[in-house]
Amino acid sequence: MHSPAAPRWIAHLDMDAFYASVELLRYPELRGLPVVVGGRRAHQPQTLADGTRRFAKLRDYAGRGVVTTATYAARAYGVHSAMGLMKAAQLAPDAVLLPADFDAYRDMSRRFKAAVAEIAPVIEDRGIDEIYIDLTELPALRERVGHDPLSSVRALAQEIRNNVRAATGLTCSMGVTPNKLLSKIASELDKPDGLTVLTMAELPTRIWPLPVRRINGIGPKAGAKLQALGLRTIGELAQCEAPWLIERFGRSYGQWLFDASHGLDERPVVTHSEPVSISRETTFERDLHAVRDKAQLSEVFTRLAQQVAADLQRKGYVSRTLGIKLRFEDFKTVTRDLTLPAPTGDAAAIRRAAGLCLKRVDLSRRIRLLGIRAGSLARPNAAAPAVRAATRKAAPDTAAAPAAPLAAQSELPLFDSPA
DNA sequence: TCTGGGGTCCTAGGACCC
DNA sequence: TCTGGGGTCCTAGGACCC
Repeated sequence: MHSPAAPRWIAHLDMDAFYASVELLRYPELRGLPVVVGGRRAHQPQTLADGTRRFAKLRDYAGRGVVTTATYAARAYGVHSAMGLMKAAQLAPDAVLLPADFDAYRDMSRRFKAAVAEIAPVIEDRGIDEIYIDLTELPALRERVGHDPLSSVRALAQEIRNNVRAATGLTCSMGVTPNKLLSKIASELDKPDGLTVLTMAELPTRIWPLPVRRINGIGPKAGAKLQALGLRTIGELAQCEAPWLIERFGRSYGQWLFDASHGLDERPVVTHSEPVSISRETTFERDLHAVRDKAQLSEVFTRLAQQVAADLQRKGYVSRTLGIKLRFEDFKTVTRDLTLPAPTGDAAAIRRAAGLCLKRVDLSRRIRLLGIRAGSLARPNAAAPAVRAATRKAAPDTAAAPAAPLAAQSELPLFDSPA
């Protein structure tokens, strides 16, 4: 098909402070100010009689919300994504707080992706505000063989960024390298509104000095473990022998660490994918007790089941494995799931299955979060996969649930299932 | 001042089958 | 009776990402 060494040009495009930037289009008077998007409603801007707008301040917020996005002006105070709003308020009390408007962000997401697709159609979705793009086969690059490839790549990437800007009024940052791993790192090297093109030859000078945590896939745990081993930078990681890493991180992850530190990544740009699971969850404003707050819990539980059912219906799936997730007051999280004999998309059936899962959880601690998940997704009209029922241990049938033995495991009353 | 909501992938043990 | 190895499915937890 192609020579094994055929180099690719892969771009990673990341919208700058996406949610906050969309809000700044709507409220241009906030430009340059510290602005944070997050929290749970109740702080919509008010338009006064003279047409000016009043915005909520971070200092006025009370509750369990987190920062979804902060403008660069807010980041200057140390505020960043996933930080609790109460903590952010300590750092930047005068920052403006806006509620998230996901419909607006999704709409803008479609617009920027369409703008990219006009120029480069091989796109992998990585969420609402970022994508990978395979530029390798584009005529703009192929037809310039013999010219300076780097300047062609740069011109093409710039054209894509310009088109995004024209279509949305928003800036993005881009990295272009031979693979996804390096492009993801490169797109952050000149943020916001930057473009970084790298070849393998620049690995030692541009990538190796960076901290290991810049690698997508090295999170808090692996980062801490590497630090404890005295490995701070990607270059230090690259000096390790593969067997040494494998000994400490396991066969798969250890080998991956080795490859990543050497800038090696063969993953293709995947233009289509099917969902694996669909879930809904909610964190309560105060922790709820299984007995004292039973009515409220039961109501929420039913609503989550209805939401999951509606999501399944809207996206055209049915699910055979239903599960629950609980987070307790001490932040410990447990999950339980149950595979049904046949898939379902029905809210009542989902609620029943989730109720059976709930009976397997010790509910003596107070509950912070409750969620329902649907996995093993299938299209509803597709032929059911052959069930080897005769040879397989039967899963509990939700219609006639064997609730008694399961319920017996718990001494506590449970949220009641509706009949 | 405790830490959202939506996901994916991996590991590991036990059940069960051939 | 004892001892197997390979494969799939199910379940629970955890790391990680946007």
